[in-house]
Amino acid sequence: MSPALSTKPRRVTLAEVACEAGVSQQTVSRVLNNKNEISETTRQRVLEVIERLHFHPSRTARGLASHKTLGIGLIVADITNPFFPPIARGAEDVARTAGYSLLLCNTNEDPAREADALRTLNSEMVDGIVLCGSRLSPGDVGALLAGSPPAVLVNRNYTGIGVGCVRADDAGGAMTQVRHLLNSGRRKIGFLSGPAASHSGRERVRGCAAGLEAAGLALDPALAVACHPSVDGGRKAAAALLSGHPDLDALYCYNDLVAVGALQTCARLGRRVPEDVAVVGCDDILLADMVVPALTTLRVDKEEIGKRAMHMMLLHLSGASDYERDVVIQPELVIRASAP
Amino acid sequence: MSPALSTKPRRVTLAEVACEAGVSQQTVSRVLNNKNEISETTRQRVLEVIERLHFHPSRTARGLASHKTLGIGLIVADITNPFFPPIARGAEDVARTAGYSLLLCNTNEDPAREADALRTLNSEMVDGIVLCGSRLSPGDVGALLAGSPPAVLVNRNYTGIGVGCVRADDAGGAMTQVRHLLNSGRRKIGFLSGPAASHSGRERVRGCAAGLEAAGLALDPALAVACHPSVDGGRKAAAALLSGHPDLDALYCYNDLVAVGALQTCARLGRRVPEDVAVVGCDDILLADMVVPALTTLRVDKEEIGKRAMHMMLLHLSGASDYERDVVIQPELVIRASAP
DNA sequence: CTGTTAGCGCATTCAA
DNA sequence: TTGAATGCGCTAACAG
Repeated sequence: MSPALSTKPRRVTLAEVACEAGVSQQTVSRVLNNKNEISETTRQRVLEVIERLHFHPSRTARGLASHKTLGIGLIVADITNPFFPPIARGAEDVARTAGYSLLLCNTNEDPAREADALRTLNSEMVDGIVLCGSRLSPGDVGALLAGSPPAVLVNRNYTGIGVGCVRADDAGGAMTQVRHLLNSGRRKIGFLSGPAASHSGRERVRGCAAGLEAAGLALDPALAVACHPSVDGGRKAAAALLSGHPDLDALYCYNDLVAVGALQTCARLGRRVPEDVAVVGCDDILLADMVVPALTTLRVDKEEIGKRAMHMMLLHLSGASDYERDVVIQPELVIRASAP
Repeated sequence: MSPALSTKPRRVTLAEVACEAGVSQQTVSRVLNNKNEISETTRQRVLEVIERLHFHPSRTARGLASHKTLGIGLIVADITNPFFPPIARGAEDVARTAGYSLLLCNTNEDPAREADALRTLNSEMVDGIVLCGSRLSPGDVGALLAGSPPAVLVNRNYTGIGVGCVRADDAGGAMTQVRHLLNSGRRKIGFLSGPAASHSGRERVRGCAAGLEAAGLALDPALAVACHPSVDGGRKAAAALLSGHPDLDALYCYNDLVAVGALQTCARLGRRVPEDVAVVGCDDILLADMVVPALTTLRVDKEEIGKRAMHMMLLHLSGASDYERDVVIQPELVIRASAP
């Protein structure tokens, strides 16, 4: 006996099942794929053999023969950003129900890595792509998506790129928030606008500008600073903004992480929130309700976004073509202590 | 011209590249796989054609021919639990660097779904599995892993199941925390011990018991209640515990989410933290430092766990066998206001 | 309803 | 250093 040479128990193949059941491979294949053109008795017999031999069809072989992988790629800017896990969860739920698996790609907010991820997924590994929080220009996305599997874009406006988009109404939401700030008497608002490359960031700034305009005001570009979408990014941007413009009485933040950073900077600088400075965030992550003061923010149903995006992808893959290609999820203003 | 019948640009194959370059398929394959048994001139010629034809090898075909998928499955209990995203990020980083993709499976804390995920990944879709936060019994895991791709278990003790384990020192960490509570004068500690099926939960309770014993005390089972590893789970468990035992002067919590729930319940019941009740959490998620009072907790390097687990997986896949099979990450006590 | 014949696009033998 | 043959495990297209 050779020691520990555990002969890897070779995989059971469809051919063996067919042989054992006394039918053709095709018949086994039909059972596997739930084709109804088969008699109940043979079906049962085949199923019995499949069970007995512990047969699992190889997805790889199926993929090669059918040109489907049953995999869908999910590209996110950063899975440790609380905005994305619910999206991933929603997307995975829907995908799994339909028999698809989710391939996760993290880009770490790096456009180059995002491009890489897109290219990797292009190697016929997936049937479709859900691209979240892209940091690439529409042009680059379009180019990278040419000849790639179909893609649904999350948080982009639909411009004919990909098979469709699912997004929160960023501009509308931001407008609502600015209106709220103005209604509560704020007049000089600073904007921590997030990654310059973020489409939703730009949309939000656009919404803010529209909100100001509606009140006869204008957005001063000097009061808008880009930042990394993290607590630390918020800390730094708030510090820069408040030191340059001590008379700001409100801070609009790209997301809740940034807003938390802004809160911390306000505390450090001795600015009371909301008395001196009101702070609003976006997304309504778990954290938003637990910091002090609790954040006024925009509640976005992130899991729903993930579900809708995946659902659109599956619709497309199933050959449908009469679906809504620009799904917009309406966020909801949640008023808490940071901006009452 | 038929309208919009966009002839799907058929994939370029290795055969075409070979033909175009005037070499055999084998030669192209060699270039693709960086075999060095090839002349520099042919290599360049082939590379040029690959470039020109935008050739991407099909992973599916490669997989079928080579019995490798270059995919690794990551099973997590809940990606929206802040404990897991850093693990996923670390694991994905390491995997991608080695050319592997990550297949994400969410089990939603459901053992049945976990078993399903394991079976799905068994369909030769992945070369390996990283199983995090399992809610299955060791026996079930062992059974499901039999005949499946190799697996690394995260947060389990190594018992010969799978190719190895990576885990935080749960028992040791819990002991440290209990010692800290005792040192600060606490004598009656309640335990919110997390999911009954969680291995790390049981380990932590074990560590707590050991910590008490070292001080000549015993863990009263009536003071340990299981709970869902979420804020809401913590709220409920704390309410149950505090109402039944009003004299508790400390709460040990399974993780930081549970601890936050406990804080909320304390606030609701008018128990001051830490004056009346000290609260300690575990994991040191972002939230821990931002709630009021800030949580005393155990810092666990989650990204490192993900990296180490994936690294072990890759080592195994590369044929190595002389690696450490039971990697233990030491957590660090972080003392904050909730239990000074 | 069932079987037969062909591949899917590559890597893995060999042999030259 | 290169090439030819063979097959991975399954589905597709056609027969019967």
